[in-house]
Amino acid sequence: MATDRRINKSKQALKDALILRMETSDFKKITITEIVQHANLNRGTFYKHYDTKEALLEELIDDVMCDLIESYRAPYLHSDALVIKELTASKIKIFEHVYSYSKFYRAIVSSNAVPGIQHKISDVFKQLSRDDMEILGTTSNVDRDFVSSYYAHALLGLILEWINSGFKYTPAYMAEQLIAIVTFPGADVKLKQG
Amino acid sequence: MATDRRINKSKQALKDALILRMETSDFKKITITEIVQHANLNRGTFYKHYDTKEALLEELIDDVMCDLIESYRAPYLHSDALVIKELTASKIKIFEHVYSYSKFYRAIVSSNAVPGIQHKISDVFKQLSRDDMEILGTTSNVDRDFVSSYYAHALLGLILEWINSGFKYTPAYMAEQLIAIVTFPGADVKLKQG
DNA sequence: TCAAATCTATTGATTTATCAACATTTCTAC
DNA sequence: GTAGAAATGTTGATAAATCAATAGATTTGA
Repeated sequence: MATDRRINKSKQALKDALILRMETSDFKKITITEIVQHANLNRGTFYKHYDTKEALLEELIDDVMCDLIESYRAPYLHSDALVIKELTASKIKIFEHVYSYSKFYRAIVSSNAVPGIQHKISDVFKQLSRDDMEILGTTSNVDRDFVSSYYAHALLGLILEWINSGFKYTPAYMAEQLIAIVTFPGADVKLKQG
Repeated sequence: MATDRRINKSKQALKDALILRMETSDFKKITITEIVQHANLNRGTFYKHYDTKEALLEELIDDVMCDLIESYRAPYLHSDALVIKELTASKIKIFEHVYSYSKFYRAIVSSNAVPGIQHKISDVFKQLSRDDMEILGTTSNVDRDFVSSYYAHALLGLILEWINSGFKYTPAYMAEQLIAIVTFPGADVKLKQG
């Protein structure tokens, strides 16, 4: 049996309320009273699940990171290997993910509530990138950590730029941009040579 | 103390789920199982509040009608009399109301689940219109029932046309249209004379 | 037509959320 | 600095929602 419905609902309501408040207010200034008011829950319910608002935020971040990983892996869920050339924009779900959590990302990235959040996101990307290479079975002598870190931060950069633009482009457009950058013939090599 | 939060939340979830299902499915074919699944509630919770899905629909309609009445009265909540000339488009909240319940109206009007729903809506308008006349203290010899019925059905007609258009105009535009029609100088008289 | 699947309606033990009250602690304004 | 207000953290009795298991009624498709 999964966790009780009421628990999930209550926790989700608290997380939604936290995101809502973080849109306009600094995390440090948000009170638990505020959160439960917006979540339409009794204060006792908060304390039944969390000790502090920091614990709530931590779990919220975990949730988003899990969904992020799921979205990243979505294109090749039913295939053994990821073939870059066959990767179409429609298959890239990661921008859809960011867009669906746009309020969260906008708040969390601009906030100083979680100092290492960008590092955390890029770490997730890095690990995902490494997993890709395991699947592909790269045999070259290039250090995998360099490659994964390179692509992880590149993707993060693209997303940060998108966030800072106020999400004025569609997820589909962002996916097209990513494809265009990655598949631009010999771009990497030329840069390395020059 | 007001009603328990959980009751309101559960009832609202059931109503939302019903509207959601009515968008694509015929009311008669909707099962209680479907409703509770979409509402993310246990079946027992449904039966704690309602006997049948008809009872749920009935209460949903009541809710919407209450909000409708509130919206209609919003423009002159803090004034003793309604002065047509001062009735600006922005003050007319009724189209905002319909728009906010657009899914409900679209489903309920096109559905045959509630045969008398249009009649019910026009009755609400009629009563509201009558209340207006009480406030205005009309002394003419025109039968109030005629006048109120006239305006009630006129407004309903406007809204039905809007619904059938698939809500392709904004509430503000609809309000402007209503103002334009009502304030068109001598329109009524000329029609009656012709 | 008949069997399988689905839906309905109800049940009781259990878990969860609620409310309101409380004593502390922390802000805030004067 | 201090009084008043607001937030915190905890509590226990109560009410609501949950789950899972029923048995019976309907629907469905082969």
